[in-house]
This record gives sequence, structure tokens and C-alpha cells, in this order.
Amino acid sequence: MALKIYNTMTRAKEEFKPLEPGKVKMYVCGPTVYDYIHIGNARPIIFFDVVRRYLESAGYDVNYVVNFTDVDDKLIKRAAQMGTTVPEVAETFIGKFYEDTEGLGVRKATLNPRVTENIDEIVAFIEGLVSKGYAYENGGDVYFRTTKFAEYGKLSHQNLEELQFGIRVEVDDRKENPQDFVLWKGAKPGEISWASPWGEGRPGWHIECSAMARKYLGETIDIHGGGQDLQFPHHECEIAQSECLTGHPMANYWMHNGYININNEKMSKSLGNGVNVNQLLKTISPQVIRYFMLSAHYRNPLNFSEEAVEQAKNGLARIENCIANLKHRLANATEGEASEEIVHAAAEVQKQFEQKMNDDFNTPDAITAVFELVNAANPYAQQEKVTKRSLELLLEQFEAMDRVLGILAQQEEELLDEEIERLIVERTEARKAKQWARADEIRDLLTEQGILLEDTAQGIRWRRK
RNA sequence: GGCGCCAUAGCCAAGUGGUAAGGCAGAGCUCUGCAAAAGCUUUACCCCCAGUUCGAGUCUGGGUGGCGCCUCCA
Repeated sequence: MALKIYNTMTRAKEEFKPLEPGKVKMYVCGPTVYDYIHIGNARPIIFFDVVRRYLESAGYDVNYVVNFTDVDDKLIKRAAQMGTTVPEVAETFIGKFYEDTEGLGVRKATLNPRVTENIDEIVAFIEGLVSKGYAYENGGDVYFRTTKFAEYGKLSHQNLEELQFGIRVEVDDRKENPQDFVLWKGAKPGEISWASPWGEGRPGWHIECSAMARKYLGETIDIHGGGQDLQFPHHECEIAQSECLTGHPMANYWMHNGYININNEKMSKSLGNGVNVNQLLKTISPQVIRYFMLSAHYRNPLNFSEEAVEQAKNGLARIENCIANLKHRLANATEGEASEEIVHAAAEVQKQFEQKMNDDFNTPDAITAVFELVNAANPYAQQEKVTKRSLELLLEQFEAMDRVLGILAQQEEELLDEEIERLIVERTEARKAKQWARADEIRDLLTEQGILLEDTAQGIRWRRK
């Protein structure tokens, strides 16, 4: 079954057809590295990580580029605040970005290019636009001449005449038209800057993505993604720049994820309700965060709250218990073939999983497929006789889905220290002797240490709480 | 003013026009020495009003209530 992707450009689900068979070129707008990433940043990071993983599991060779904006107003401001330089601020928060995203189980992109490493390409890009008449210099700034690009607004379906300019941001009078946007900003005294044909300065925001997407992926790419707020103006401007320069469509599929709210409110600095990933990871496991993120469709809004985290935690626990149970039963499983019902169930679940992921990456339904496997596995694991092969098949199926979702912790074979081991043995003895008080005492003792004991028909099982 | 999005059980969340998935929480039961885990059972007039249709959560129109973007916020 074919993969369908909702394309913001056409506002419809379209069958995915890569430019080159078997290969995907994907560009997602990365963070401006002036602070720790917050939970809102984490949504596209996690979601597009899943997109990338799914495409790879479907056999595609994915070239996945995520940029770092390592010079802009916010970095300049932050450097001044911290009494340091822009490159140092960038270096610090790029480090934090890697730390946090790794903590979230996000695989590194194929490439993370930085603006400051691509100034030559950016300058050349702007020069190309100037020479074609799509851009003009004024007072050390260079602007894109929006009126020259008739298709401006095609992504966000905005009409140039209808847009209200200057509502949020004051219009610079160096612009020919208020809708023009800056490609190159002349440096103010003391600001970090690079030489250019228009004097010392630095790139505008939009141009970097156009230049880097082109340099690293080509004039047309398969998928371009980001948060829905980037739709306008950022991606609109990227399209204008790139398509005016190259004459080719910038991307074939435009994907935008929805916002995260905090307790049903927009996350904003003025409300002071931002949630740092770095902080969050101290109390919540990466798997719970990923499960939470993927529990709603990526284009829908998602509300972050304590209750939501609690529900994610409990839901995930059901899956984890199931897997632990399967592993526990391996010890006394019999040889022989996998049972027919299990083979069938696993195949059905895999089919369901693919169907849902193929439907514009419907991760909530993909998670449902995981639960369907749980619902097949649990009763099986409690049968008197189980075959090793069946259990392995179930575990393999969980792993296959998790290679895409990344919601299950890598459970390493963990050894208990001798003291705990001894207590478990002692409790078993006590139970044999029907000394329930002593047995319960020991169980409570272990619980205090985070070891949960479960007596099953197939022996004692323990797990960490 | 323009362009859009959303509304499904206590909560979260899917849903190609054909009697409403899944998860969490709650209740009852089974298993268990007691628990835990697991299993079984149980919970929906799909925001409102019209319309199209044999049939509407799904399509159309109109409301109501949330929300986003409109030049550097994912």
C-alpha cells in the first residue's frame, strides 16, 4: 500500500513519489540555537525523526538535513546578556540540542549544517537573486522584491493584497513594499558580521534554508517540513527565493506539524509556561515523552499536562509489562514452531501498522496497532504451554514497530545485586513454609528499593518500578 | 479585514457515507495465601439547527464555542 502524505501546498493527501526511486531528500527547519529546546521544539524533532525512521523501514535511503540557525537577532541579544560571543552561545546550545535530542531517542540527522558555515553559498544565492532582479540593495540591506514573484503566497494560500503588514512588526522604510523581506542585513556597529558585495552584514532568516537545502539536497527536494507557524512567512519566503533563483519547485511535499499547548494555553514567554526538554527529562522518561508526542496526529494540536503525562506513562506501562511477560516466559517455553494464531496476529498487526503509517503518518493509530499486539500477546503468554518461537515472533514484531516509534526502552539484561537476590530466595522459602507475614515483609522491603515482585504461575518475576 | 484549524465517553484519541477503534481512569468479577501482572464484563443520543441521501460522526449551508497565522515563534 502506498504512502500518502498531506501536502500543505495542495491541502490534500497525495501519494508519495520520490524524485529518485528508493531515495528521499528531506529538509526540516531546525532550531535557532540561543536557548535550550522546549517541548514545542521537541514535537517536530520527534515527529520527523519518526517520519525518517518509517521511510527507512520502508526501504528508502533517507538524506535528512536539519539546519542550525547559529546567527540572528536572538543570538546577538543572548550573547550580550551572557557577556559572551555569538559563536559561543551557538556552540553551547548546539551542544545542549544534541544532548537533549539524544535524550529523547532522536537519531541524528544525516547532516546538521550551520548558517555560519555557509555564508559563501548564501551570498552567492543573494547575488543570483539581485542579478535576476528579484532583490535589491538599500542602505546595506538587501531585500527580496516580493511583487516580482507572482506565486508568492501559494503555500499558505495568502493573497498579497489581503495580508495586513506592519501589524506585529514595524515596517522598515528601506523596503520598496512592506511585504518585501530581508535577505541580507547590514551590520550595526559591534555586531558579528561577514563581508559581502553590500558591505559587512549577515544573512536574513529565510535565505539560509534556501541556500542550504539547495547545497546539500539539490534544487528540488522531496519533503520539506517544520512547525505550522513556519508556513508563513518562513516557508513562503524560502519558496520565493529558491524558485526565483532556480526556476524549479523547491519541494514536492510540504509538511507542517501542529502546536503544543501547555495546560490548554499557548506556550509563551509572557505566560512563563515554557517547558524545557532538559528539565523535563529529569522527571519523565524519553519513552513517555515520545509516546505522548505520537499519541495525537501530528497535524492536530496537542495539549501537554500532568494528566496527559500520567496517561502516557500508564499506557506505555501496559506495553512494557507485556514485553516483560513475554521475555519471562522464554525461560520455560517449549521448542517447536510458532503457533498459527500468533503468526497470524503478528502479520495482521504489522499490516495494520503499515496501513496507518502510510496514511499520512497516523501515529495514534499505529500505537493502537501496538496495543492490538499486546491484546494478542497477553492471553498467549498466560497459556500453560507456549513455544519459544511464538514468543520470539511477538517480541520481534514489537521491535519492528518500535524501530519506527522509539517508544520502548532498550531493556538490558539487568542483574540484581546479591542482597536482593538473597531476599527473593528467602521470600520464596517463606512462602513455601506459608510464612505470609515474613514473605510480605520482604516484598515490602524490596518495593521500597524499587523492585516489584510478581508471583506468576511460571515463577517469580521482578521488575524495576 | 484575509487565510486556515479544531469540536467524538470522566480524560486522551482514531474514524474511506453503511449499526462509534484503541489507550488511560473508574466499577464489578476471575486468577492469586494477600498482592501485582493478566483476563472477562461495564461506560457515547459523535457541539447545535437545517439540507443532500435508502442511510450522515463522516458531505453541504448556517450557527455556537475554542484556536492559529498575517514578516524572523516549532
